[in-house]
Amino acid sequence: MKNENRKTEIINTASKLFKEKGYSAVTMRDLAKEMGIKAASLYNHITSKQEILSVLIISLAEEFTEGMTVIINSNNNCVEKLKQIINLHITITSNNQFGMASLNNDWMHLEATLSYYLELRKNYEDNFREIIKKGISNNEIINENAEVIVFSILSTLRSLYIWLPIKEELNIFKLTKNLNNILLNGISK
Amino acid sequence: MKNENRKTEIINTASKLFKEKGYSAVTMRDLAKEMGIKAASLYNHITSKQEILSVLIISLAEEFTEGMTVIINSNNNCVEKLKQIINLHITITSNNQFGMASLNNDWMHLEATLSYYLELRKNYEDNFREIIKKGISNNEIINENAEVIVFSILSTLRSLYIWLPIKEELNIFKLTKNLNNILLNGISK
DNA sequence: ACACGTAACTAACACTTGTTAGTTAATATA
DNA sequence: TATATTAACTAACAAGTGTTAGTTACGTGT
Repeated sequence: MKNENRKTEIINTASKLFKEKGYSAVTMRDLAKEMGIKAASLYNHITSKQEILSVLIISLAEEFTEGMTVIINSNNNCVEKLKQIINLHITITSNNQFGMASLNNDWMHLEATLSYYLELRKNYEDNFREIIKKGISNNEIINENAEVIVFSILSTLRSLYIWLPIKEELNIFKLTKNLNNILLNGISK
Repeated sequence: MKNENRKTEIINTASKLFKEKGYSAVTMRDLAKEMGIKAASLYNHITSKQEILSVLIISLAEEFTEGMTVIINSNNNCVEKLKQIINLHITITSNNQFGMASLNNDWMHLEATLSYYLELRKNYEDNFREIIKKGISNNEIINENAEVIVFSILSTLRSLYIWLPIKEELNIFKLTKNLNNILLNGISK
């Protein structure tokens, strides 16, 4: 049980299957088949199905947390911070197409690490909300309900994993520019 | 197997459980327990677990399709049509809090009705995209990539089910106004 | 009083689930 | 060359899965 490469391969393969069918619908035999081995052999590398989900989700959640920390500690104004957040989501999602599905849809099946995940998520949303509130009081952002703004932007960013793989003709740079414009300035003329 | 009320109760209870844990993770015994009966008794009212999911998702998808048909056949301009779409999502979601979770997350577990669902969804998205494209050529909407606009707005509207129950202090009327403003005009000053 | 339909029950089915135990062949280390 | 380690295997387990069969109690209309 030493080769961490193999463990990573298993987690990557699992994340692909989890995206297609969800954590609960993917069996260890499905996963093994996809890896070209038998289900029992998986246990030479991982300790449980749970562990796969937990590693997958928590590492992503921590990546978001770290990114947010950098952003809130920067000296940028609020609109600039929002652009950084948009960029953070695009970057992480484009590097973790499959894992993002579990982060969004399978977090409730976490067991030992569920409360830690919820804590990270709450902190992330709180930080996001504070940026918006600051922006409103700064007169950088329109004086709408902050909660609705947070929800609206975060929904779009959280859905990137569904949609990003489809639009490969649009490169990341252009997408970032487009999203910045749409989310910040709206679409109406 | 006559009382349709009881069947509806079962489907409603199931939709609540599906929202919490997803279709695959909810067992017929879970559902029965929630109903206060035994699992086998469910089969006096329904023919299979699949049927529950199918009824739940297809009826919602058809509701969206009907709403969209009314909108595209109206004489309104594109921005007005977009407001109608926003309103459609808010209305259906506030009336089907739980079912919307399955529509978003469990559609891939449909079997016999999967292709029909995919057809409805594709048509809906095509209609949405056409409205945006028309709006761009009309000079009503900014000339950004139409696909990114569709994705951005639809992501927000599709996530309403997660977020709408939390914000009960904000009534539907105010929420509609807020969302119209944010999605159409953006948040930046 | 009667039969009928409804909606619950118990018991059981065949199959699938995650996981463990024990084994084996190949590879790396001494 | 001898020894350990790695990563696969087969076989099996106990629990849980959706579903079916057969039964029972109850209320309604004849």
